[in-house]
Amino acid sequence: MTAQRRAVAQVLTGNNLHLTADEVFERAGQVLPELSRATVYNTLNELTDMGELRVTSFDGGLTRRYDPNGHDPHHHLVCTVCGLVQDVLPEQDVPELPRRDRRGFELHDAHIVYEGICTDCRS
Amino acid sequence: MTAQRRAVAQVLTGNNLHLTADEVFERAGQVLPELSRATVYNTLNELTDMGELRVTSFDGGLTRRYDPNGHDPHHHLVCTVCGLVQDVLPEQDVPELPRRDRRGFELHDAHIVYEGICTDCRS
DNA sequence: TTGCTTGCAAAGCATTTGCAAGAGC
DNA sequence: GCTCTTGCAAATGCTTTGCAAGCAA
Repeated sequence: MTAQRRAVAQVLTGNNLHLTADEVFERAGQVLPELSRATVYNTLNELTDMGELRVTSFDGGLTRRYDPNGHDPHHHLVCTVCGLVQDVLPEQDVPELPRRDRRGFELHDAHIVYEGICTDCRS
Repeated sequence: MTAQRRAVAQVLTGNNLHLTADEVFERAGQVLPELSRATVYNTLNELTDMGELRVTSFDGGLTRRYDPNGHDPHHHLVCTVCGLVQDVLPEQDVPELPRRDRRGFELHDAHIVYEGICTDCRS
């Protein structure tokens, strides 16, 4: 655990926001100015491989964001204007997919994406 | 409506698969060999702007795929191994997000992503 | 002719990689 | 000293753009 990795991890943990690699680079760079982009990418990928982070994209792949909550299943609340993503704890069960719609898939997971406009973008 | 656009549109319509730009280029190129990549991209973007297509990405933004069904709301069935995506018609209502979890968002849409392994990848 | 579309090649952008220098054990 | 990490710069891969040529009205 080096200073660089700690800086990256600190930026991500403790919030339920999904940041882009660039946002992580900016925020971590305020704490550790000599941090390079390559190290941010390397660290994000390592954390992803370790299962701490999950990579998400809710705008059709245009921007990649890192979900700090890699372990617990949860839903997502997405602003279609600014791209803001927040986690939502599941309180109700997701409707099961009827067998005839499964097309032979072996299902592992199901999550819901709620799309809307956040308060900032509405004002 | 030119021959190139028709070739691109034909590849996409009539199935519920989500193809990548490259897959569209390959398949349309079998019908119209002089088709260029730039034209495929241009056409896909135009169809997307028109609302005929929707751009999706279910692998964290690594690959971008085009959903031929841009109009009707539907869910998605995704193979986490090969990336195959299929549409699923909604038969049950998506659980509503409790007001206290909405964080001031004005909600427009909710859809479910079912993840699993397809028959091909299991064998 | 006029305007829109195509195809090539070049540019752009986010991400990854190679490699030499540096930090930690 | 040896290994792993960093940072720069170059390379990659997908997508977009500029521009000259081509086609349609």
